[in-house]
Amino acid sequence: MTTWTVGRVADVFGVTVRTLHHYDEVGLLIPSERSRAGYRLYTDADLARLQQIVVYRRLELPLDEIAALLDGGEDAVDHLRRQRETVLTRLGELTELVAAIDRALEREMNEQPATPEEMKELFGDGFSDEYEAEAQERWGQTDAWKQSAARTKRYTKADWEAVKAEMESVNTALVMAKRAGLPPTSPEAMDAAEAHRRHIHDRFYELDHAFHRRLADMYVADPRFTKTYEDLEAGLAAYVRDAIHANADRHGDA
Amino acid sequence: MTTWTVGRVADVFGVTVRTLHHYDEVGLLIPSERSRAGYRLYTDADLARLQQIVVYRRLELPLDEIAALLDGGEDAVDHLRRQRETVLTRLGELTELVAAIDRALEREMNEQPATPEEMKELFGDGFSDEYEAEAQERWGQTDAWKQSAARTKRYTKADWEAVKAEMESVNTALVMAKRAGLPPTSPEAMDAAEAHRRHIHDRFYELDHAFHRRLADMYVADPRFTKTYEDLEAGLAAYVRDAIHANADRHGDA
DNA sequence: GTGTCGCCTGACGCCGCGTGAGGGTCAAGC
DNA sequence: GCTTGACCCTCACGCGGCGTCAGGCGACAC
Repeated sequence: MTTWTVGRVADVFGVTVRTLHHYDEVGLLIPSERSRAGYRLYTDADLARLQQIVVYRRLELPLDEIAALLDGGEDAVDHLRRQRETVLTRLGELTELVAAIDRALEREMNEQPATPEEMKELFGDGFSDEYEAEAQERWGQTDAWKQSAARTKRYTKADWEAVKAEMESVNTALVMAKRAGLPPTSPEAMDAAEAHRRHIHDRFYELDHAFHRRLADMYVADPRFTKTYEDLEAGLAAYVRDAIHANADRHGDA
Repeated sequence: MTTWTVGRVADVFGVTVRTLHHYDEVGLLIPSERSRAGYRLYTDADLARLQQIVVYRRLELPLDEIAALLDGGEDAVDHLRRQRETVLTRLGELTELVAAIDRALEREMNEQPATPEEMKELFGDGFSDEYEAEAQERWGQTDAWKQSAARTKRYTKADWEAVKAEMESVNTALVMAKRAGLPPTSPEAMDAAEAHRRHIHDRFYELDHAFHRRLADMYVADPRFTKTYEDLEAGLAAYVRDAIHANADRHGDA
């Protein structure tokens, strides 16, 4: 039977010597033998155990749980099932993470607002002169801003009142759906979300379902925006976001 | 202007008071004001910054890098791209791991109960004599998923044929729906999506609609998966994802 | 003999907080 | 005006999973 020293084991398994020392210290993997000089000597059985440890570590299981799994003498199927559960959970988290990164990337690349003021400026009640210069500076190059600016420039006071009334009726529909206890996936909530989209689409700039999703995420991500909805009704921001996503799903739009 | 105390901020943002103290200590988020009694007072601007921090933290960026991003105005896009790569790599690894576990599980279920040999095969006692040289050479310099590939090569193909046939019929249904110009929200597409789910559910592991959605997202996010579908038909990956979401919607599953 | 590895055992450091201890502050109710 | 209880403060230690020295011994080639 061959035995292996720390360095070789470390190389083969892609861990560091320190890690092996650590596993020895905490009793997770104690090499079966030692040379006369005190060198750790790993047998094949030790390596098989290490292999399992490495697999579990890749799932980011804490070391003591790994020890429990390996020493507990469990049924192999149970063992596998539990392992699979763990991996799937992690997989879900990572998928979420990718989505989050993508959203962040889109924001960055579109040079979308870093600050809440800008968001409020574009979509909110604002549109006051003092903000306009600054906002245009940062938003000037985006299509959405150009369209919005082009259209709203010609709005009369009456138009603005109509816009405001529309916005309020959309919001009311959302609040009512939520208060009625309807889920964001309900037709009522989705219809309200669709009305929300059409309102922006008609009044400000072209807005498809995909971009609507991004707005929805911002409603929750941006505190100022969140506040707007939360002031209307607690929990409304998240509700609106979910309803918008559900509505976009319904329209088969990525 | 309103200001907020630690506790309220913590509640709203879903972090702990200690975390805010920590961010203050390390200079990541120093509240703009203090009350006479020394209470931390967070302004709206502070909250906006915290919001960004929270987002970046979900991407598991270390605090100093977050600080650099927020303060330095460094290239956030590059940063995010790299982050995305990392996560995708890990996603691929875990996906491969799940596949390996599923294969092992299937063998366990369809054939005999667990024997030490089978465990050995899953986790790879790759250090048995005949295999040793080759394995060492490979394992020494390649990453974990190639290890896995090397080992799964030894799995019997007998079990796979039935599964493969099913899988093909599911895929065929999806391709046909798409070629027929039916939207992902059509009954045909959704039925095919449901068949897809049931196939995995019956053959591999329990799979509800919610998790099916996550798989669907992965089909688009993970290039290896995407390729599988794109090879069958251009645009199929996104189509499948949308069909799966539509199907999950139909089943009222969040 | 003498390099140059690789191995050993401490022991401290790092990150991102959790978790007290010990004590001040604030608003409400009596 | 005094108590109560929720909230806030500042230390300061702990943890997981190692990384990273430091100081010294063992193995092997020349």
